[in-house]
Amino acid sequence: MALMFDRFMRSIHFGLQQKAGDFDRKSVGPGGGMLLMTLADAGQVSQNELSRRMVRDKSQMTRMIQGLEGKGLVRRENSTSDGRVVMVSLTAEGEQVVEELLEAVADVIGDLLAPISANETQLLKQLLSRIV
Amino acid sequence: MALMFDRFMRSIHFGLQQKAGDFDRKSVGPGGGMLLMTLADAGQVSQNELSRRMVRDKSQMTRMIQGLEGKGLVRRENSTSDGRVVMVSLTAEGEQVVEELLEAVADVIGDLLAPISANETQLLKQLLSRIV
DNA sequence: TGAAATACGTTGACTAAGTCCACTAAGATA
DNA sequence: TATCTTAGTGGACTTAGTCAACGTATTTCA
Repeated sequence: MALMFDRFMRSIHFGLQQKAGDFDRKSVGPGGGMLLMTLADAGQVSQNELSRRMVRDKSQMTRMIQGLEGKGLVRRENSTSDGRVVMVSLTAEGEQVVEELLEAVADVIGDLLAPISANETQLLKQLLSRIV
Repeated sequence: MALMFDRFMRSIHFGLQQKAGDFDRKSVGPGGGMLLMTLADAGQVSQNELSRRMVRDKSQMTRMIQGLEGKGLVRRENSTSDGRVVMVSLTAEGEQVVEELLEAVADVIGDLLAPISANETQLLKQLLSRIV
């Protein structure tokens, strides 16, 4: 099971790598890409929440976000209600990058899922969403 | 989809990390663990085949395998039929380590899959195996 | 058959990802 | 108020991943 998941992820990764030149104009890389997609999914969230969602260390989040902020793809704002938290969201440019990224990812995943039917894909998606 | 897969993998990873002290006596780490499990699944295979199965660069395979060989967990043998290929397999000690590892992984995955039923787990496993 | 192309594995050099710990500052607790 | 907890940052380090060059063995096919 772990093997299959790992292989699937690596295949996505690898597939994207192949066509990275086409869309990764900002060279966000795999990590940055995951972060952008998570933001696209979550809207404006705290770093802590991002760290939770992505199951990654908070220090790693700090650095990834700094990188993307430097590229103008995400925005950091202090929470008004809690002086400790920093809210993160996509900039307009980030939205655009993530859009292209999502397309590329959908493409790659589409290829990978070729062996199963559309219904089964739906089923898989649904099972996964209940798990995570 | 990519987000869900990533999150699932990271959760396995993280869960194992927590209990790594209990079973990772040889400190094979996540990468070494994946390799050992792949070998347990595949039997004796060439490095090239390993690299293909794990969707990882061959240079990375070389180094991972060297590490595990140094710990006495895998064995490398020159293929008799093709002078270029190196066949890799688990040693007795490797078998033992992988057994404990598989148990730990099953544990962690069991927890993660709690939200879905046993039937659905079967279904998921079956879908995945058709994909990869 | 012999030269060229291809395939397997190794190595070097580099970048990205992940871990762990200490630290600051802001809230929560009591 | 003193203490505890939580959010984020930074440092130092290990592991993972990428890319290109190389040596050697095997195909290919002119």
